[in-house]
Amino acid sequence: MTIGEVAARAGLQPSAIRFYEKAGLLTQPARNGGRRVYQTEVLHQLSIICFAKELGFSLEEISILLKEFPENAKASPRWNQLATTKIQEMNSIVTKATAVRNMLESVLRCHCTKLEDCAERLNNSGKRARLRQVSQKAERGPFPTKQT
Amino acid sequence: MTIGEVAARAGLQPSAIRFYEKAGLLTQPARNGGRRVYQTEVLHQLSIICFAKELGFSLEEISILLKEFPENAKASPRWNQLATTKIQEMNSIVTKATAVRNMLESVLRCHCTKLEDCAERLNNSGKRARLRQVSQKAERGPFPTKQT
DNA sequence: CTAGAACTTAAAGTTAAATTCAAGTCAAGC
DNA sequence: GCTTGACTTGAATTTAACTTTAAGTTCTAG
Repeated sequence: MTIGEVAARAGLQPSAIRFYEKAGLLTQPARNGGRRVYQTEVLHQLSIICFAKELGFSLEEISILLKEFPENAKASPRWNQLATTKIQEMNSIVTKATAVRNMLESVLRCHCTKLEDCAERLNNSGKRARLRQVSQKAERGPFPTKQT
Repeated sequence: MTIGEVAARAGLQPSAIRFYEKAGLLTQPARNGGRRVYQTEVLHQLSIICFAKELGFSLEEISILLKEFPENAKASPRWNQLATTKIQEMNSIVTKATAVRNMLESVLRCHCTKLEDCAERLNNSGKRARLRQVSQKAERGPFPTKQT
């Protein structure tokens, strides 16, 4: 497959794929006359990358998770550290996302007049577990909003 | 309170508070000799902003949620639309974050040799709900990772 | 009264994750 | 043989959310 085909199938831009390659998330593919030639396996790798990205993993983190994946969990302290941190973050995300969903649902259903009241209640129960700062375009953010 | 006091109490930089003001998330405070003078209420507003930010809401979205909060839920189509979209995003986040957590936990515990296999299983069960693209510094991403 | 801390603004810089651009190469069809 | 579309590279630009800087003002302590 050419890079254009891979991009189309993965729902990405060719430039993104080159970018991932340069960032070390993808291994260098074979070349034919200078052009990249991909195996179908790359689609699988890209789906993993996209999945992690959607959850707010930075490319650097994905790189660590992919490249240092331990044969034996004890082998890579860096991998273990990141995984442990990420587990905590995932738990935090679940807690907060659930709280926000409940808040929005209750506001859509009832006729509150003070968003602040709801937010405060939530805020007091779910303190301090920061999500990554998403700086995305509408289509790109780390969270599912717009994904700028 | 001065901006410095507010910042210290809210755990933010004064520059962030000025930035939020310019972005329309905070109303213009009173001035004393050109300097901003805040009421304690601003701390409450900032806590709401920070909470939403942690969940991956962009400042623009927060602005909509705050400024168009409906007296009556039917009053603002834009608000309703955003809230509905966000509820879906929150559900998607919960699903994905749970899957990732389970994957990382199982990998930490067992001795898998193929991260890809786990990821594929997960990916197939939780398709397509994009989180916002987080483009933060290590400390600034929209997701909870590093929050620089 | 004055030194210095804390404030003011506007403008420029930072970071991540790409995209876009410029200039050029290659391969397929006519 | 040439045009065209897809590709190549590296460099510059983009966006969000701030921070930093520069140049100047004001409040406070001594």
